[in-house]
Amino acid sequence: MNDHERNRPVTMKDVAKEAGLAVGTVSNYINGKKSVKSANRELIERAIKTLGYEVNEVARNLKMKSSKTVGVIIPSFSNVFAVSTISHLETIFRNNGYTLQVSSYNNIIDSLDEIIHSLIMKQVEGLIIMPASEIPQRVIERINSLIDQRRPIVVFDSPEEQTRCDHIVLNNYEVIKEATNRLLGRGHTHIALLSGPSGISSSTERLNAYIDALRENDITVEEDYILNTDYTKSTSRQMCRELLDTHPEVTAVLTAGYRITLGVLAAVNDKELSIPGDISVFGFDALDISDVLPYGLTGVYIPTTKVADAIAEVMLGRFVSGFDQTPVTRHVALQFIQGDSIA
Amino acid sequence: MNDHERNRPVTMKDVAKEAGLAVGTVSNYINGKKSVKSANRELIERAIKTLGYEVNEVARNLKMKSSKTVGVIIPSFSNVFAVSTISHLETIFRNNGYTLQVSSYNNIIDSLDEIIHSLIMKQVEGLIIMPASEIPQRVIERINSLIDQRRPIVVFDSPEEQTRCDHIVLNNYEVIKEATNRLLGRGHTHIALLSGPSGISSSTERLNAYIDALRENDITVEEDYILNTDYTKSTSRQMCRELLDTHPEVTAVLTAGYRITLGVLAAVNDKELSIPGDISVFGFDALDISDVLPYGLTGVYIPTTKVADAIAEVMLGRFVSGFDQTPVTRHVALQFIQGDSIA
DNA sequence: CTGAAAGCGCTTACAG
DNA sequence: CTGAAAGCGCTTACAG
Repeated sequence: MNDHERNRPVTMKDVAKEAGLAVGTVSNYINGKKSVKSANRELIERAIKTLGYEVNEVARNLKMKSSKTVGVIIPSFSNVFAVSTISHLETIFRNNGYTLQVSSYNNIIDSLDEIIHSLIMKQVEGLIIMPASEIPQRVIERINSLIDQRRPIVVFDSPEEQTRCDHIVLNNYEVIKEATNRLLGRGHTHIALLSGPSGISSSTERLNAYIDALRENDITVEEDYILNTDYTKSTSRQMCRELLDTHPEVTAVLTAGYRITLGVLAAVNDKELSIPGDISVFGFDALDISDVLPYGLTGVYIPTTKVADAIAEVMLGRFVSGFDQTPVTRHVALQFIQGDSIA
Repeated sequence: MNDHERNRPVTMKDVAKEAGLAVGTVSNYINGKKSVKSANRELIERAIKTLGYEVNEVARNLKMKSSKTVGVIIPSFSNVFAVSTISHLETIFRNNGYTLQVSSYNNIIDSLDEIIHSLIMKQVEGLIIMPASEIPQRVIERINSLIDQRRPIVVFDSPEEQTRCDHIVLNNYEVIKEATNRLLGRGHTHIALLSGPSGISSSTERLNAYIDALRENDITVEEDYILNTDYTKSTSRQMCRELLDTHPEVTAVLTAGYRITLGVLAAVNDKELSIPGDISVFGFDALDISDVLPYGLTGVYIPTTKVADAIAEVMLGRFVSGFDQTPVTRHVALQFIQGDSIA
C-alpha cells in the first residue's frame, strides 16, 4: 500500500478486493440481509479490520432514498425548554433508529425559511419546529408544500390555523386563567403580566386568559400592567423594574417564561423587595432555580418529557402509517407547582 | 403529471427535461460554476419553480466527497456549558459554510465510541468532543486512528497525553489555586471542595490546585472535605448537606460546576444557613443564577464565546492548511467574577 | 456555451 | 450462496 492509497478513504470495493469477493456479497454481509457462507464471512471481517473500513452512510442514504434523520429547529440553544426537549427527543429517536439534525435559528425568525430549506436539502425525513415568534407567511407556505410532499412536520405550541402540519399545544389559556384566579382569590387586584412578544400565539393565549379572568371578576385591565418582553432576562428585568417604579400598587406578577422569571426575580431583588411579603410572583417554566431561592417558586412548568413523547409519537406514527390522515393536534398539560412565592 | 409522478421527489433530471436542456447545464447554472446563456437561465429558473425542485445534498456530498459538516459531541443537552458553546460554534461554522451535527452521549461515556463511529459514517469532516468523564481507551485509539486518516479532532478540557488530536484547555489549576488562596487569605482554614468525578482530568487539576494551595499554607488536607460529585444538583445537594451536618467547622466551599453550585446553594438553604455570614461559597460556571440571589456569587465562569472561538479557529485552520502539523493545544482563561458570597 | 458520459460508494434485483 | 450490473442524484472533465 503506497502513501497515495493510504489517504484515500477505504470503500466497500477495497474490502471486496481484499477478501476476494464481490461488493454485493460484502454489502449482504454488512447488512445481514442475505446469508453469507461462513468462510467468506471471516474473510470479509478480516478485510474490514485490516483496512479499517467504515460504511459510507451518505452513499447508502442516496441509494436507499432514506436518511433516517429528522430535523429539529429551535429558536436558540439558550432556550432551556427547547434544549431540554431535544435531550428527550434524541433518546427516543435514537431508540427508533433515527438521528436528529438540530439547527437553531438564533432567535432570528427571518432565517427560519432558509434553515428549513437547508434541512430539506439534507433529505431529513421529518421536521420538528419549535417557534418562539410568529411564523412568517413564507414559512407557512413552505410548510404546507412540504406537507403536500408527504413530509411529516410537527410544530410546537404555535397553533397556526393556516398550517396543515401536526401540532403539539399547551393549555396556556387554562393555566394562566387559573393562576390569575388564584391571585385574585388571595385578594390581589393589581396584577401585572410579563409575557412574550405580541404576535406569537402562546403570548396571545396567555394575555387573553389574564384579561378574561380579570374581566370575569370585574377588575379593570390596566394597559400599563401588561408588558411584552422579548423573553430575555435583561429586558424583563428592566421592564419589571420600571413597572415597580411607576406602579408601586402592583402586588403580584405573572411571568411567562424561564428568563422572564429570572428577570423579574432580579428586578425584585434590585428594588430590595421581598417575595412574597412585598410582591407575589407566579413563575413559568423555571423550576431549576426554585430551590436555590430562600422560597419555593409557585408556578407552572412545561413537562418536557411529555412534550417530547407527544412529538415523537406523532412523528414516528407518520413514518409507519403514511399521510392519508388529516393534521393531528395533541395537547400537553402544563404542571402546577406549589411554592411560597404567592401571598 | 400523474399521481405517481407527483409523489416522487423532483430531481435535477426532471428540471433538465422540463427546461429542455442537459442535466450538466442545470448543474452548472445552480452552482454558478460555468456561465449559462441567459435564455437558458430563465428556462431553468422557471422549471425549478414550477416543479418545486430542491438540490439533493446527499447526492451532491457523495459526488463531491465533502459533507461540509462537523460533528459535535457533548455529554448531555442538560450541560449548560456545552450547550452555550454550541450556540456560538453554530454561528461561526455556519458563517464559514459548515453545518454542525450535534450528538449527546447522554452522560454515558461508554456510548461515546459508538457515537463517534456513527458520525464518521455520516462523513463529518471534523469532530469536536467535549468529554465530562475519563475517555475510554477504545475511544483514544479510535481518535488516534482518525487523526492518522487526517480527520481533524478537537477535544475540550481533557488534556489526554495519549491522544494526538488538538486540545483546548482551561487554566483550572491556576484558578482553583487562586480561589483557595483567596479564601485562606480571608482567614478560612476549613475549606471544602465539591468537585466532579475523580478520573476526569479537570477534576484532578482542580483537586491538585486545592491541595497544593493548602499545603503551601501549612493547612492540613482533610479527606472528608473533598467530595467527588457526579455533577448533578441532587447529589451535590445531598453530599453538601451531609458535609455541613458532620463538619460544622467548615466555613467555605469551593464548587466545580454549574449544577454543583446549584446543589450547594440548595443545601445551604436547606440548613437555613446564610451566605456569606455562615458560609462562604466560591462558585464555578454559574453566572445565570447569580443575580436572582440575595447576593452576588463570587467565582469563575467558562467564557463560552472564547472557547467556541478557539475551537473553531483550530478546526477551520486544519481545513485550510492540512494536517502536516503536530497537535495543537490552545489555552483559554477562566474569568473571575467578584460577588458577595465570600466573607 | 451545451450535451453525453463517467463515476462518487453504496444496495438490490437478477442470473447462475 | 455469489457475481455482474444497474442505478440512487448529483458534478465535472471532455468534445463539440
